[in-house]
Amino acid sequence: MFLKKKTSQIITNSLEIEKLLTNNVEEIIGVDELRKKLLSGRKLRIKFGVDITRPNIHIGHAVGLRKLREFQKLGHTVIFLIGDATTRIGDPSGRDKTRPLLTEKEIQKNSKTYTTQVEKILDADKTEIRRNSEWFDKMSMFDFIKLLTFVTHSQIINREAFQKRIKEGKEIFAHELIYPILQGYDSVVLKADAAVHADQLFNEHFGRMYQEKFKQEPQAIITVSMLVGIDGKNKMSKSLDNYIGITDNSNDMFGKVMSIPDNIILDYFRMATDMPIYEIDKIKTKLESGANPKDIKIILAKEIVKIYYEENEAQKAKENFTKTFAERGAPENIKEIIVNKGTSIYDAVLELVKSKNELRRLIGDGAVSEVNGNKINDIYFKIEKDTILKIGKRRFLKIKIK
RNA sequence: GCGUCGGUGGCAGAGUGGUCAAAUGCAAUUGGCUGUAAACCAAUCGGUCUUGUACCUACGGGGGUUCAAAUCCCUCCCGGCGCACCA
Repeated sequence: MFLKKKTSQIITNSLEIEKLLTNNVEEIIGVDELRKKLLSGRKLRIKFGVDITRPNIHIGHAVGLRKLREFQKLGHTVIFLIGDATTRIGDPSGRDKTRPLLTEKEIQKNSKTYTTQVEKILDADKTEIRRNSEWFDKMSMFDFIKLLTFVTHSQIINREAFQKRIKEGKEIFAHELIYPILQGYDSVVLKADAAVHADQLFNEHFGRMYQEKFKQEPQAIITVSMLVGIDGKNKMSKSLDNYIGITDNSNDMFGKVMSIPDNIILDYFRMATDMPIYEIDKIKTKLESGANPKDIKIILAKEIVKIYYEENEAQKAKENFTKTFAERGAPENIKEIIVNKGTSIYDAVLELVKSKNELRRLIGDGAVSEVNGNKINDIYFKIEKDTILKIGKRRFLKIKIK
């Protein structure tokens, strides 16, 4: 008699596994154990925790998400952990300031937008979405204190961010100290085989430690590469405003990619697109042999937009970009207003500028022109006919006479 | 509670009675150069208009001294650090 066993296929192709373990990976703690597990054919549980302080995911986060997607392609389960309980505390990682506490409402709102965004990348059938309030809300004081007994003071304050603050005489609040403990315990509850992260090494180490205390095999810790922001200097982050959000519209996304400095083009190909390595190598050769980086960036921008939007959307974004910037024309879909004949430019354009003073300055700078090329130097300019006004490179307004 | 230091523009951080709408750096905006960039150079970067060494608003809040206050005084609020009280 045959038992029809319903197991989803686990792929154990060692070539694929090595790719998984190396592409865009900085470091893996426990790599040998992880490799064994991957080869064993068992379905693994890969944890990925997010703090939901910021409601938007950017393509830097997506490096981790796309690594998770690779695990899913091999048949493994991703546990997308929304840290709604821990978000109330705020992760001190890489922070030299205490985070502001979020309200319950903000957390709820943010966690909702997260799940829809994540679905853009992950395979929903192989994703478990969990919240750590599930267990932390129910945890008794007694159990919590028990968790605390596993770690010492020095284990906690050892972390760089805290040491830095101590040195600088800055405050450390008690609630910040317990953050790694909670995050560590998440791994126990979720029985994680591995955790993917970008800047949570310290916290994930607590996961390993707690799993051992609870007689589990410690999770592997996969540190994915950190994507540099579009300023080319700092890591991509919302607070530095150097990010490309995965919900940015296709035109913005395209334009932001185009604005990155040349020296990070290849990093973006490797970390933010699905392009195979041998293709990226070809691009590298092209760049080295003097291809115009602008053209390469156009390829890059299209590749990135393609991940989050339909292919033709990427093409449209490209055309829009060329029209607006390369040919200095007006993009499609710009705001339109209807005014009386003879309306002064002040009243017409007010919504594009912060104040009339600003507009005066801009006119003085020669920043304001009609799209047909006529530069406006007169601050008392009156609108006499239908036109399209342009301020700087990216502010446009279509004006119609009533 | 006591002591002490502090609260300045998006951020960091000067300024201790007039020359302060407030140095400097970062960020931002605009122009130039370009490849759309980056880098670089230059200008701008509270508001209003009649563009004037004009007026209004602004250096945690309120009050005061003064011809004149970010700057001095009083008071309140907030924060750090140290010490202690209570327990």
